[in-house]
Formats: sequence, C-alpha cells, structure tokens
Amino acid sequence: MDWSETRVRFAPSPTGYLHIGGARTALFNWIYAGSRAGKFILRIEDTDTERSKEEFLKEILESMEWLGMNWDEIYYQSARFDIYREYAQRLIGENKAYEKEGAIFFKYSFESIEVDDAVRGKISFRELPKAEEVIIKSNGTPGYNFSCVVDDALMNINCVIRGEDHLSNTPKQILMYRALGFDVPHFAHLPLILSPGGGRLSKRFGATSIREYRDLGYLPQALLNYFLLLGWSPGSNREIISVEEAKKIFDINQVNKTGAAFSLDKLNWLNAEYIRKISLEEFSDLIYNYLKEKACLSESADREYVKKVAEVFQTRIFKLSDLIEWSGFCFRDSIEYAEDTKKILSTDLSPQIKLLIERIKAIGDFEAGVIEKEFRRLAGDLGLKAKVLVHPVRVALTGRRIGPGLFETMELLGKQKVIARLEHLISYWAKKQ
RNA sequence: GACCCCAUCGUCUAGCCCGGUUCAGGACAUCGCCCUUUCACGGCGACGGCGCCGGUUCAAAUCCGGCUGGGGUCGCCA
Repeated sequence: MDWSETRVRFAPSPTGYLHIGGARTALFNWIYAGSRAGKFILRIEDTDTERSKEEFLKEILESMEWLGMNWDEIYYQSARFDIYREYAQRLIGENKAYEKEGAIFFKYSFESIEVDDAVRGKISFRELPKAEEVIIKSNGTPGYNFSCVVDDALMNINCVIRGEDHLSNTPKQILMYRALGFDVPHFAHLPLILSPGGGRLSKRFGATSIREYRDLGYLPQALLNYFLLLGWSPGSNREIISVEEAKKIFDINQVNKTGAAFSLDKLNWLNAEYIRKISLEEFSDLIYNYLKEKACLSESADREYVKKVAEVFQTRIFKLSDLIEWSGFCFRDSIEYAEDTKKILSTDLSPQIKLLIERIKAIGDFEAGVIEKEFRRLAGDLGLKAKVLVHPVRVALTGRRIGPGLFETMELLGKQKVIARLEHLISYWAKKQ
C-alpha cells in the first residue's frame, strides 16, 4: 500500500436517485483525485436495508457512468457489517462504548474540537449537543457516522470531500477516529447547491436527478462544466472548461465557501455552447439516438436525413428535447398552423403560391442556393418583397412563424413535400373563403 | 432554541489570504443596435454590485468587532 497516494471517495446512499448535489460532490472528488493522480473510490452506503433499493443503486451507477466519472474501487457497506461490529466490540472492550437496549453507544465527553478544513480553514466546535452516539443499532446495522469513520480509515481515505451539510458531523467523527486509534483525514466541506430562488435544493425545484437532465437532452460535458462553476472558478475569466483541463488546475483550497444557486439559464447556455462546439457528425448521431429513443423519428428518417436536420438546428437549441417541439415538421407530414400564424396567413396569396409551385417544379437541382435564386426571381417578377412570400411559405412548411432559414428548410424537406405543403396552404385559403 | 458555516451586479463569479495598480473585471439573464426572410448564431453596447454600523490605517471590497440577513446540523436516515 502506498500511503502517500491520494485516495478520496464518493459515498452515495441508494435510497434515492443521484441528484445534482451528489453529482457535484462526486465530481469534485473525482477531479481532485485526477489532479493528483490519486484514486477515486465509490462506496455504496446501503446500511439502511429498508430504504435502500436495487433500482436506486442501478440508477446511481448508470448516472455516474453517463457522466464519465469512472471509479477505481467500489465497496458496499452492506457487505461489511461484521467489520463495524468488530470495531464496536473493541470500543466496548476499551470502555469507550457500551451496550444498551441491544444497541451499542459510543460515549464521548464535551471537549473543544478543531477541524482544519481545506475550504473553510480552522473551525472550532466549543460544545456538542450530545454525549453519546449510536454506532451499532439494535438491528445490528451500523450508524452512519461510525461506518463512515471505520471505512474512511480502513480504505485509507486521506481527504474527505463532502457537502457542507456534513460539517456538524465532523467533530463527532474526529472523536471516533481518535477513540479507534486511526489517523484523522483531511476534510473539505463543499458549499451547498441552492435552488434557483436561493433556498434548499429539491424543494419546489423540479429537476434534481441526473437522469432527468439526461432525458431533457443535456450533454454530460455541459453538466460537468456547469457543476464545476458552482463553487469553483478556473480563473482568468474562463467559463468553459473540460474536466481534463480542470484536473490540471483544480485546487481544493480555492473552492468557494458560499452556497451557489442553481441557474437553469446558465446551464442552458453552457449546454448550447457544447452543442455548437461538437462536430456536425457528432451532433447528428446524438440527435438521431435521442429522437429515436423518444420515438420522434418518422419511418423514413435515415441518418443522412437526420444529419440535414441537425445542420439547421445546431445553433438553435439549448437542449436535445427542444428538438421534439421544433423539428416536428421534419418528421411528420400533417402540418398544423400554430395559433400565432393566423396574421401571416390572413392575406390569400393563392395565385402567387401557385406560381411558386410551378417554378419549384421546374428546378432541377433542389438545393438551397438555387431555390433562393428562383424564389427571389419570382418575388421580383411579381413586384413583391421577398419577405411577403417568405413568411407564409414558412408557415406552410413548418406550421410555425419561426424556424430555420427558409431555403435550407425547403432543401431539407425535398421538392415533393414542399409542393404538397404549399398546395395544402392553397386549400386552406380556399376553405376559408 | 443550541451548535456551526457564509455574505461582491437578479444569478454564477474574479479581486480579498499579501490594504493603495479597481470611481470593482468577466459570464448568464434582461434591454438596445448591427447582421438578417423569422428565430437563433455572431458582433457591438446598456443596465446592474462590495448588506449595515463602527474600528484600525495616510488609504479598506480587501484587516478587526458588532449587527442584520441567508444556510446547515441537532434521528437506532445517510
């Protein structure tokens, strides 16, 4: 065993999904380990046999993998109950613990404890609320603080990086380390992530599990980058940073002390930045898989077609789920005109559209540049400004007032569909008469 | 209530440790202009902040104290 090696851990409890706060804690541990060529250990704290669920464990592991936070070792506390009991017995033998009502209690005296925290500096606790702590419950399972201390010591964790909500557990745990004769590790208590409003996370703030973010089409790189910005700054006015780069410059001592409110706006911006940054091929594959998973692709949509869709939407969405709404016209044949398009369709331009259809039919190479030329020529011939035709045509093709460039849209849909949708617009006007 | 933590634009932050170079820099959001067939992208610009009160000092966002405000913890949950 190399005692000088950096070893940190993330210790989730499978009593719920991996949420934002947990993922951020895991990330800082992972980055810290990476920054010092250390080991990142995953410890599943499944001591509460009632509340721990296989489903949650599976989800936590999947989310960790999806985020790319690979671990070097994994342990399950449920497999280590004997170890905790053994150490508890030892404390009883040394008269530092006693058995009562089937449980084992660790007793400690009120004494001033100083915690040297990497984020906050020295913190003194002058008194503790209790004088005893359950370390083995009457059902034989260990109490949190005890199993945590025993494991961190046995697993040679030398820096405990966790949320600030654990700060008040720390003096108690230090007392346990001392009682057991273990070295006390270094501590780093991360500021909490707050709800957008500033309060406690999860209460009245919908999306908190990592799975939900994946479902909404956020990229893992963007999520990771955003978490990094919550409580840490790469400096030099930088916002966009990969985990690889972060590992090179991360310093736990530079982590902020203040709780950070989660901002969906900023996450959306970052996600959009990452979407724009990746290659068209990569983005195309991403949305192909995503839309397929969401059953939003039409039968005929192949990878080539999706790539064209990708091209026109890459600079227009924040997250992949935006596509479900915005790219519907690419995969569905029936176009319904949105409510706010009525004004654009108020003038019947049937004769002009009929002419447009004729011109379109005559185009050999149905490509955006050519289409635009023909379109503008027709507008000129009719003595109309191009936009007079552009807007109703966009509504005819997409059902919406806003969308990608019209000529790219036409190329994307192909001559047949464009003509069919323009004819549908003419019949819409006819019916209105 | 007890114990503990924190405090720079609406939000995330740089600066604070090593006081003057800062009438506080960046980003998101918002608003405006340019580009333009719409939306977006891109470019340019605007708005907006050192919680309050004292102290130390020639000088404080930066150091000290108090106040106020926010947060966390007080389970045989983790």
